[in-house]
Amino acid sequence: MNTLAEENYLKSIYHLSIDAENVSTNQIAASLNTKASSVTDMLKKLSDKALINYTRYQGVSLTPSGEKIAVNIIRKHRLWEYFLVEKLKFKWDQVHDMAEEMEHISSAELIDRLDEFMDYPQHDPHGEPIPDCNGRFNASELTPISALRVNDSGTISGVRDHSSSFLQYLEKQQLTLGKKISIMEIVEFDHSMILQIENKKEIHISREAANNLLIAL
Amino acid sequence: MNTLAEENYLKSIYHLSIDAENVSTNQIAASLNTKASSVTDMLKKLSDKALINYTRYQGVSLTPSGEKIAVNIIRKHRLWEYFLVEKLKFKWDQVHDMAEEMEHISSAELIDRLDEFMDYPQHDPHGEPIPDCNGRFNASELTPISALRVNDSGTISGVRDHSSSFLQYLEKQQLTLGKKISIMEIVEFDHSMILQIENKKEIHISREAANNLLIAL
DNA sequence: TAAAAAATTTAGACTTATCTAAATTATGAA
DNA sequence: TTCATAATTTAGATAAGTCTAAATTTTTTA
Ligand SMILES: [Mn+2]
Ligand SMILES: [Mn+2]
Ligand SMILES: [Mn+2]
Ligand SMILES: [Mn+2]
Repeated sequence: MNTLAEENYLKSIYHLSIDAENVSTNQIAASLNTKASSVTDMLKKLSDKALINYTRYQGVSLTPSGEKIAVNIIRKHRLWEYFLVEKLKFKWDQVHDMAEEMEHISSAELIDRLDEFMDYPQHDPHGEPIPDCNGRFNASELTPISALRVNDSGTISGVRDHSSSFLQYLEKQQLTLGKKISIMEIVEFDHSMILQIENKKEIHISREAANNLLIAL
Repeated sequence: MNTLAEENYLKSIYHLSIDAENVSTNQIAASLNTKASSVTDMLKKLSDKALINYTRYQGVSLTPSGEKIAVNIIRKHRLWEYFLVEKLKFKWDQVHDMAEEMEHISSAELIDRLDEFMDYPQHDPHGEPIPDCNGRFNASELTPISALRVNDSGTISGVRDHSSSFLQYLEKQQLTLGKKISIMEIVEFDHSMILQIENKKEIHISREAANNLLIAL
């Protein structure tokens, strides 16, 4: 149906669309580690296929059919990540790159049966919601820790950065999904934060880390 | 490491090598549904990479490193087929095309954990042996039914043709793996055969079908 | 509001994998 | 052993996806 490159562009545009109405050529180029001129070429092709709305110099958005394809790829990505962690016992920091390959396996029946086999999980190992076979999912209402105030508390429920360096760091600090934390102190100088985990250990995390740790209040 | 096209050529050469020492350009072209000229181009590339032994007009064979890659792809193909049948409850005639895609997922650790998850199966849903993580497997000593004589008997243990039309036909006739059959009669005119399944039902199969049904004596 | 700077697109080239048509080499039947 | 045929390779094109460098458009800044 669509090539691997086309699928990756659609997925990238989808993710970038969360922050902004229209996505720019340079944003896509950065997210796919490619050059702006390559992006322009692909945008023309996707536009011809009616998968994106594109006018020169104005950035792009997904059409309904483009969005449908993107959500389906994300469904596959997250279900395979769940499979790798829950069934094959990989750590949450090991699965993203494998899922980047597996999300392109085309069979819809395969992914629906995988979903059933795992009993319809709602969230992937990084706390992201898994779309159902109709592409529906609850947009998670999570807040970055950096938005909290002293004495606020909540449960760690997601991460924004999926890099294995960040996830391994969280693992080592015991900042894993499901842990309850509260804010003890916010350092004014650099906006770093001191948290208490499950009413026990206190740890100190950078503003950068706090921006990428998501919490349900 | 190697492209998808390269992997498919290596796998094809491996399978064709079972019948003959050297594999011809036309054989490869037929098995991959491509043209002889395309094959020649690829043979040069694989030869440059030292994955095949190739001299113009003389056909090819795999080098040890080419064979290692081919066996690994076959390992992945058969393990994924087993997964699809045993875990996701697909029928044996539905899984081959999906496995053609999945066999190219690159992670070695993924496939080793999948192997462990399924408790190291020895045979795929079509009776083919599954290579272990070192590429070792028992070359199955199966005989096509067409080589049997009247009153011979054995257990159905494999198929040569993996097309879904053949497998669905077998399913309908209850000629599935593990069934015990004996030869009642061989029709001299067209070499078709009358079999008895599990000492009960008698059925009549063509020479063509008999050639593609394998048995352990 | 006119440069300057940044973003984007176009032009032209390259790689991989494929094709058709033509040329070359091998094979086997007379 | 020769020549017709079959098999294989080469030559030249094409499509997808990418790149660099140059041109164009938009945005920002002064
Ligand atoms: Mn991921
Ligand atoms: Mn994830
Ligand atoms: Mn198969
Ligand atoms: Mn098989």
